[in-house]
Amino acid sequence: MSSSDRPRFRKSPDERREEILASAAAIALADGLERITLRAVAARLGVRPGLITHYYPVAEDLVIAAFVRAAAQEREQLIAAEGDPMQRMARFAARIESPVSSSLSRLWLNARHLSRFTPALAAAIEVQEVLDRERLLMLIEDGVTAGVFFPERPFAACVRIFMAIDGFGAYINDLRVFTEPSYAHFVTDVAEWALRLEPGTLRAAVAALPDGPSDAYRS
Amino acid sequence: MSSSDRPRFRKSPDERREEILASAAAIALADGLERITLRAVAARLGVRPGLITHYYPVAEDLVIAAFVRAAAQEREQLIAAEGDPMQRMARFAARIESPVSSSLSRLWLNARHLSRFTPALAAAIEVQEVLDRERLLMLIEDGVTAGVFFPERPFAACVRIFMAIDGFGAYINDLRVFTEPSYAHFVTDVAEWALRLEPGTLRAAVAALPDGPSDAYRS
DNA sequence: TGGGCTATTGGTCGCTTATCCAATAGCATG
DNA sequence: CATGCTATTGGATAAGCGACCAATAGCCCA
Repeated sequence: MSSSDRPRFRKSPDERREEILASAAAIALADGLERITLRAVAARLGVRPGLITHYYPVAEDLVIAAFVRAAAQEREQLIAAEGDPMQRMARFAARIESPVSSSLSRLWLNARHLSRFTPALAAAIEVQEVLDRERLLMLIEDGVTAGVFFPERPFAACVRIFMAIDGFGAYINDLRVFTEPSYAHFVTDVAEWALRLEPGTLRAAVAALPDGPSDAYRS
Repeated sequence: MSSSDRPRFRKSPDERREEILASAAAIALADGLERITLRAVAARLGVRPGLITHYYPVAEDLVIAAFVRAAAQEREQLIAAEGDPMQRMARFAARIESPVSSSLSRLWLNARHLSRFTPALAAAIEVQEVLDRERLLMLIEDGVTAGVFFPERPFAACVRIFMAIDGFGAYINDLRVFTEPSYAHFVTDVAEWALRLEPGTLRAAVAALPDGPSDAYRS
């Protein structure tokens, strides 16, 4: 249909593989991991399904690779490199709680459930978790040496913050948004608690962000 | 196959409907909501798939009903009626964090993800959430009047505790268990924080539980 | 005891999926 | 310009699903 009348286009295997993976990752973020079908990916690229099979003989491998790709590319934007630790943490929490992270939250919820059925995905999740933790842990340790964070143990605080993120993300598919500050700022508040900051410190830091959240997202 | 040589069994519609629903709920808890297929339910009951269609003309309705059933029956065992508020809260947190709640955690993770695709399931989830919250809120308010809990607002504490439960449940399908106290006791610790208890109070209450967790589940 | 209501069967249909394979045609190399 | 490699196609296959329906047979009641 989509390409039968079009002339064939011949690309280098590396280029095609990359194109397929990027396409699958886009589907993963937009529509969900179970929507990554040979036909859906092929249609998106204007090629025939058989070609996808040629590059990914077993479809499940493509799904896992797409999750990894999507998780990795979102991670880049998640923890800023510049700014003092408090600012960086505030930016991190605010970003997670903002609508720009909705598709990322959906992706993780999706993967965490799907990993119930496919052990290979569970293994991939674990790898991505470790990478995420490493990144946040560095930020926390920066804050400890700078004397602005006071966690019992940096790693324990890191684990708690990510669990808060997952708890927050669990509600991402809710029909109507929950206008409850303890919900909307859960990640910020848990981070505050886990880092043993004075109550309100991190919420204030979020509010003071230069390109911070618009009033719509304040409590 | 399973029943073609068996003689027919004729049951009252109410009884059969109930049987089907119970069977679907069992599948939901054991194998996941997407495993509730006409054929799977029928095989479990030793009847033909067509019979399931007869009682549930649209399969999605059965899936939703099964989720509601499973969530409701698990709720009964979740919050005890007897004991003082601190004990009841400790029992609640300990149960959530214990392996007996694994299938419940899996069910909610499952439903929360699936609700992305089926709005009717999202609506059912919301109803079950409200019922869960009502139950926990009563416990929290009991503790406030008894002078043992000191939340800023009981409802805010309730929301935070459930978000902690969802955050904890997100890791239920992990391959190897995470031997990190801040993970294993996340719900207890968040409850402690949300209720503004002295650090360690709730963990101590959990440890002091009469039929408390075995040493295997202590940090 | 016989008749009728209806729970239950058994089969079909259409749709979607992944996987496999022989035939085709783009493109670089000689 | 012609040849060969291989990226790409098109089609076939089998398995899974929900939905539908006429035929059957269990069981209650007259």
